[in-house]
Amino acid sequence: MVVDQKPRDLTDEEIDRIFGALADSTRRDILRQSMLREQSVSELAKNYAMSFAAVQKHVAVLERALLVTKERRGREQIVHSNPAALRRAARLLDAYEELWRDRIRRIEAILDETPPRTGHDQGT
Amino acid sequence: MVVDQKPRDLTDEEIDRIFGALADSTRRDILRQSMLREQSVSELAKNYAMSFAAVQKHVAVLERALLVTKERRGREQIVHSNPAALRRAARLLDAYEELWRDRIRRIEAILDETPPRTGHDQGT
DNA sequence: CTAACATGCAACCAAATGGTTGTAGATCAG
DNA sequence: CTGATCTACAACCATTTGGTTGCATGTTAG
Repeated sequence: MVVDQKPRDLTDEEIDRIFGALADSTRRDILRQSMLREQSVSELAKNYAMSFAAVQKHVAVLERALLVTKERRGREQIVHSNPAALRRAARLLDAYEELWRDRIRRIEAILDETPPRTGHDQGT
Repeated sequence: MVVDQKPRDLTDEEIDRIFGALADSTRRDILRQSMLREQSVSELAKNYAMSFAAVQKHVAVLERALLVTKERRGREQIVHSNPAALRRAARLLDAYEELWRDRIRRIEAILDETPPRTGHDQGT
């Protein structure tokens, strides 16, 4: 099978592009639309009150972030969503949360240390 | 208890701010640092090859995104991470993935329909 | 009190972003 | 072939972003 491959770690630039792409509601909607149904760029463009060129640019941003891919079909360009990239972003956020849980665990560990004595050594 | 409250849905602007804040590696690192240990802005600033004011701005961006909060302690400002906001972002991404799974389910449902006949009508 | 420190904030600048219009090339319908 | 459609891309513009420096203010240490 081709699925279940472990992907290499994302670079900082790749992560920048992913979150940057997600930081715009039009692009999030385009992503949502192409998750629901694969559509051409012009079909997608009909949903938004902006020029075709603007939508084209938004799709390009999503593409550079690897959140979607395009496939030419005749004169149309079909936008495919890439759920794997999205999942990796979600897992990335989970990892940050995990750091926080680590800290809590460390704090609890310190609190659990029954302090045996209050360090009263002799100096020299 | 105060935990386990169901938060209201995030607005588009809030989501913009969250992903926008995450789309910069310095800010992601600041977030990581403050997850590991609560630090003042100037302590955080020492880690980066940029001015204090620049770091201050990055922290402000994280704050506007509700990813961190600041608490004044004497002359210092302590940066607290907010894991809940991060978790909500992660769950948001999961929701997009789920849309895709819905589509797959719909496709499978169609394929499972045993096609009873191969539409061979008479034309005129 | 005074000096050092931590912060807040304004002004400024270059580059990136998000939109526009216009032009041109490919492809499909008739 | 001709016209309509879909896409690509360039040029342009306003706004935002990510950085800087400089200055003012509050706080702590001596």
